[in-house]
Amino acid sequence: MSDSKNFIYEIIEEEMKEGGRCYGKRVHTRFPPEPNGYLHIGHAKALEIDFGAAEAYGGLCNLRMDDTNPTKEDVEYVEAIKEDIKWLGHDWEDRFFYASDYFDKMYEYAIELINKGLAYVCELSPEQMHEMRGDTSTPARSPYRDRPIEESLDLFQRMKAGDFEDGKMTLRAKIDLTSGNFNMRDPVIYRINHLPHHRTGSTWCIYPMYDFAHPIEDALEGITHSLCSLEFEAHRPLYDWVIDNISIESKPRQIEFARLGITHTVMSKRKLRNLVENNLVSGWDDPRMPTLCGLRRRGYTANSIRTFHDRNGVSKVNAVVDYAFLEFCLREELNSTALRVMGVVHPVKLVIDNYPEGLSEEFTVENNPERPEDGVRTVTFSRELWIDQDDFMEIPEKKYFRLFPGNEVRLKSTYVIKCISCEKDDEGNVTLIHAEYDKDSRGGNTTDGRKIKATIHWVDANNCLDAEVRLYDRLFTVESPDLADCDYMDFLNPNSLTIVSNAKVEASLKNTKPSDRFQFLRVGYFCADSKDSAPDHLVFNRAVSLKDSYKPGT
RNA sequence: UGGGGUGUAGCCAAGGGGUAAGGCACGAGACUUUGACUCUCGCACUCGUAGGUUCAAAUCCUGCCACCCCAACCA
Repeated sequence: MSDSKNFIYEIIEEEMKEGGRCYGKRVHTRFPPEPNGYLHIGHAKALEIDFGAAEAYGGLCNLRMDDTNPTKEDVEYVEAIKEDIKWLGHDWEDRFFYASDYFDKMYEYAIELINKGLAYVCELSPEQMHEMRGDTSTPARSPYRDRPIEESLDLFQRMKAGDFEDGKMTLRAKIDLTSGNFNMRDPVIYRINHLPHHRTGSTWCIYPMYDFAHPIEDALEGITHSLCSLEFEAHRPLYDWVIDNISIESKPRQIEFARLGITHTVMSKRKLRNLVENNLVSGWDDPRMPTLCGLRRRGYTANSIRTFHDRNGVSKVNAVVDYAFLEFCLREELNSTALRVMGVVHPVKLVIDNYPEGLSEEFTVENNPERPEDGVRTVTFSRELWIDQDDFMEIPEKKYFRLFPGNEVRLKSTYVIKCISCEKDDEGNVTLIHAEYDKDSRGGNTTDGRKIKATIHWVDANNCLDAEVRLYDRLFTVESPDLADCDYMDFLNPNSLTIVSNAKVEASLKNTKPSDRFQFLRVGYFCADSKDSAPDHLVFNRAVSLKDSYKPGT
């Protein structure tokens, strides 16, 4: 990686210098999810930036649930969000907060604004307010704008007391009815909502709007840098207005960065929820989902997701990163950490005709050639084996150098075998492959020095385990299902999940525990499913396949 | 339309007056008891575009174009 800093870090460093806004202070950020859905890999970018900035400068990062709208939020998400963040390895220590912790203070600040003549109670209905918002050439209006302070004070207190129905009144900031930035045209800062709140119950029936609440939350917590995504850029003047007009000493600064997208998937909560509710996926944690729980179940490591974001960098360009890059980050980590095992996903029987019937030999195989300290294991070998259908071609294509009649290959760590013939069923499917082994090649090397180009994996048909293997592909067939004019659902990949129920894996996998990860030699990285895998029914999810430079027929 | 942003390779992304880093993807080759990994080489005569300033411009200036966000009593 280059040693250049992203633009946010540059700003932070500049402000920490002598004479800077934050000179002598400790960098303090926050991650403020709304508890209304599951975290996805896009959130992980914000997590990386928020917690990352704190870590990089010896600062702190708070976790804060932004629960200012009881209509949308629910406790069920709070624990899931915390779990995902912990899994990624971020630590908020004892600084876990809720926006609702500050409802009392926010109310007081609202009163302060009214008293200063900077806020007023407006009785316009949503429809009327919309009509009177004005357009680019005409200013907004409200007949209640100049109502006496005492009247607003009284009305606001009665709003809080529950005297009015939802939608009857709002508290508005008195800013600028002519601003080209409509966020400044007397924005609503409090609305009435009689729905019970997941934490404060029915204590409140008025709730602060994000634009009013967020700067206060930040200031109250002593946040120095409030990092958020690009769509809040136009809200920054309002953020600053709130900070400047209430009696609070802390002056956080909001800095915006671009969110992250990934090809072949969708990221909005609405679209993701749609997939779940229409049973197009098995749930929020379906291994095809870009949610953190989905990626985790798929077999992604926390580290690979972090690395992915670190290497993508931070900018203000709306980025859609190639899914292949995420896969690369996973492969890179698992290549050095995952134990190798042999698993045959699409089995076909191979018989070594000249191998003694009833004989069983043991061989040792390295667990990970990238990491010798992981040692070796023992596998058994006998006359009948399972090999992958892909490793045999009755009539080989050009440049195919695996098994075909007359050709020799090495069975990983054991013997060199030569294909003699094959048997087929009525439909032409290969049902059995006949081969002979070179008994002098024990371990895999020939005695006469002839080169064996291919090494294939196998499992002992007399000593192996059945397994279910779930092969995943991208959820959508196009790079940007989001951008298309058509319905993104039209691009759902009908083959995003292939279930193989008759896979064969080596006996050493007997004690596999849920979430264990392996490299199935020459095939890919697999993760025992955290929900469905059991000792008597192994289920492996393919997290990502191995790269394959073989191009059929070329 | 008004306001706010952004344009460097197929995708990310450095570089902010001195002659285009790096990664992914892709292609070629070496090595290989994983067609993996690793290694080598290749991959922008040019930075949205048109002008201008300068000995020198991706970098400074001006105009234009394209795309994204906002115009909720959502966050």
